[in-house]
Amino acid sequence: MPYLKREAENPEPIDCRILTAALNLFVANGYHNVSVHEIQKLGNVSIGSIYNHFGGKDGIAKALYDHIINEIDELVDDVVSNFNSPLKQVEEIIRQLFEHTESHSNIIAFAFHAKHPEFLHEDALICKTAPFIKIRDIVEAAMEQDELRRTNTWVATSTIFGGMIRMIQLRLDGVIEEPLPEYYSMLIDTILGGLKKQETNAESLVIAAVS
Amino acid sequence: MPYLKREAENPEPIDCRILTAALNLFVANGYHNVSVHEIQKLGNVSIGSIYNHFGGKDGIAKALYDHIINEIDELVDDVVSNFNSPLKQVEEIIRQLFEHTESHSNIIAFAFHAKHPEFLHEDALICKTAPFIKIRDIVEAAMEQDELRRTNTWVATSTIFGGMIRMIQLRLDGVIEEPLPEYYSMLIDTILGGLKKQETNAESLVIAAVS
DNA sequence: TAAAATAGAATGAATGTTCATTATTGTCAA
DNA sequence: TTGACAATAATGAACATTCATTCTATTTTA
Repeated sequence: MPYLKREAENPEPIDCRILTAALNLFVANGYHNVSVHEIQKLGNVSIGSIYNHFGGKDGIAKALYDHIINEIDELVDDVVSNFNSPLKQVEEIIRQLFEHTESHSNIIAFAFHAKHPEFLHEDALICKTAPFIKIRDIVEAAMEQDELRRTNTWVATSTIFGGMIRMIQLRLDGVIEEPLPEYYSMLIDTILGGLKKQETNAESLVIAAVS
Repeated sequence: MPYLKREAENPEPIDCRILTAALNLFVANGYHNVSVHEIQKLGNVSIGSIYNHFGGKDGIAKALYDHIINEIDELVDDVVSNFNSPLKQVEEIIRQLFEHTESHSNIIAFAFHAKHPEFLHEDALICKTAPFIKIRDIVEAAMEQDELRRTNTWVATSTIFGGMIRMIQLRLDGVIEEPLPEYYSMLIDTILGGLKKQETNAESLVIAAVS
């Protein structure tokens, strides 16, 4: 029955089917444990199409990487244009990434895969990509505008985003069982506590003591 | 000349040669980009020896993993038996891991490889290993003894050790160019600042203000 | 001299890639 | 609207290579 067959056809374009299948398999099993034939089967496409569209297995990975980094870049840009204070920008980026971890876990899992150089080009380090350079700039701006105590940039960004990344990974690994947004404000207090100026708290105490 | 040949022989036992060669190659290129033949060449051993000692490529990885996790476990035990205060224990563990990152970078790189499940068994998550369970226990003890503000255990450990791990990874990736011990006290202040009780600082300010 | 360890050539299964063939889509003259 | 034709895309069987592993012969050790 050609009619039924036609109706049952997947309307999604081929390249999307390939990327989606590859993303799911890569995240589930790891790049090197996934064969092109598996992607072909899951995506309901032919081997040839994969080579027409992406030139090979590494081409798929490269396209996925670019796509996903771009998505995070847009997220950062969006936050920057909607919040003036660098500190608020940091908080909002973390909030949105926590939400993404729940709603688009595979994208986040692929983005925060720590070992991109093992299957992409040698220095495919996420910290060298546009969005993560922007994030460092935001942290530096926060220090310059005295929203955060001044300290070394690596120390500040590692504390803030290292803590965040760790929680994301624990959540993706199923070690943390509750959705991340539940932990959001707790984490913000903890990672920023050592970076915020103490004056605010201390001053109010001083005022209380003096009066 | 058999004499010269004999003298030139590597005196290190075969299994050590295999593990050392494998560790260096795995860290440099990633498990899946290393062939048994490369390990065999670099270690100056035969294929047969590798299979006699470790049963295969995965056996090497498993042995390495066990060995290295055990080494970190001993480091933690050592710190615990030499320091009474949980807070001091946390600080000392970070200090020693920072030093190890400089002196035994490959061991640290293999240990903190985020994707062990991709080449070991399915739940080879480092956070489920003995030393990292002990580390969580130390953090919880610090909170119970009021050395740290009480908060969720995952939030606390992620902040403390997420920040540390991030710096170690940036250092191993060559992004941070100075030896990590230079950053030690800065990082401690920052990651613990939001977890330490504020009383100490605030109280001294109050005293200063009142007097 | 028996047992254990080492050696490395040979094997075969897995898998990334090619390419000749088929199908689809778009274009334009009749 | 139709039909012819060209260009583009899709297909999948066949290929070539890599690589973990096996196995028998040899050497070393006890």
